[in-house]
Amino acid sequence: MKHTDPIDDLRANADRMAAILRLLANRERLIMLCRLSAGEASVNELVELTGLAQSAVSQHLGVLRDGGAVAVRADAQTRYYRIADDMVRSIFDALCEACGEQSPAGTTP
Amino acid sequence: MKHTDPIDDLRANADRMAAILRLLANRERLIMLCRLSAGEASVNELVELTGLAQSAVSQHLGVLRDGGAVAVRADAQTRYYRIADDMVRSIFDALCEACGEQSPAGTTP
DNA sequence: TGCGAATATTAGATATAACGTATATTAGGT
DNA sequence: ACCTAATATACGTTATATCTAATATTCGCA
Repeated sequence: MKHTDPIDDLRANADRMAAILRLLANRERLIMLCRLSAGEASVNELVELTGLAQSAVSQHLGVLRDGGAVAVRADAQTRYYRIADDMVRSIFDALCEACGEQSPAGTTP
Repeated sequence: MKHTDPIDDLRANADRMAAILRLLANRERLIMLCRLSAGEASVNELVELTGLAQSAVSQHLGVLRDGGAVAVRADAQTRYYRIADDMVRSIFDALCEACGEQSPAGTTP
């Protein structure tokens, strides 16, 4: 077996993490994922939710698909997207938690 | 007091989160933060750790500083950086956990 | 087969990111 | 005052991201 240099190892890990974080590091995609964290949604629903052009949403979904973050299910013309990566899901959850733990100016008594 | 539209609220939250995630969504910065999560480090140490040019490291630190993720302390010519944002720290910790929970092909018996 | 609805893809414009090279700043020592 | 070490900034280049407008695909239906 191969001995991995600890720095190369760190680098490889950081690389994978950075790739996942890039998927999340966008307002519109976060909004979409927020909706998808509650279950499947059609493209149309995401278009209405975000207020973006259909093309833009489709491209964002393409980014998430390419990154393995989401998967699709087709029902006739409609395509239902869902979160398909455990890492993405857990990071997103952690994000939501961290978000909730924030003191919105006046929470600390 | 102001009534905030739930969608605007979501948008605002997503925006802040995306901004933080952008800070983390880079291999070199993740490596630096990994080091900083263990305590202060000088610029020079981060240069050696990452293998980047000094200028590049300084610019990355500038990004993190502008985003409020890190803060500096000066001791003579040397500047010691540290993580200065609780949200960043907790997201990074969550990231490390999620990273550890991964099965590197053969963990599930 | 021809049409409309839902979605994807392509092309092009603009913005932002990341890096290297070169230069500026700032503190300590001689 | 001068020199060096440690760090920051400016600038130019190349790559990547995101959006709009236009076009293509795919499915179900008359």
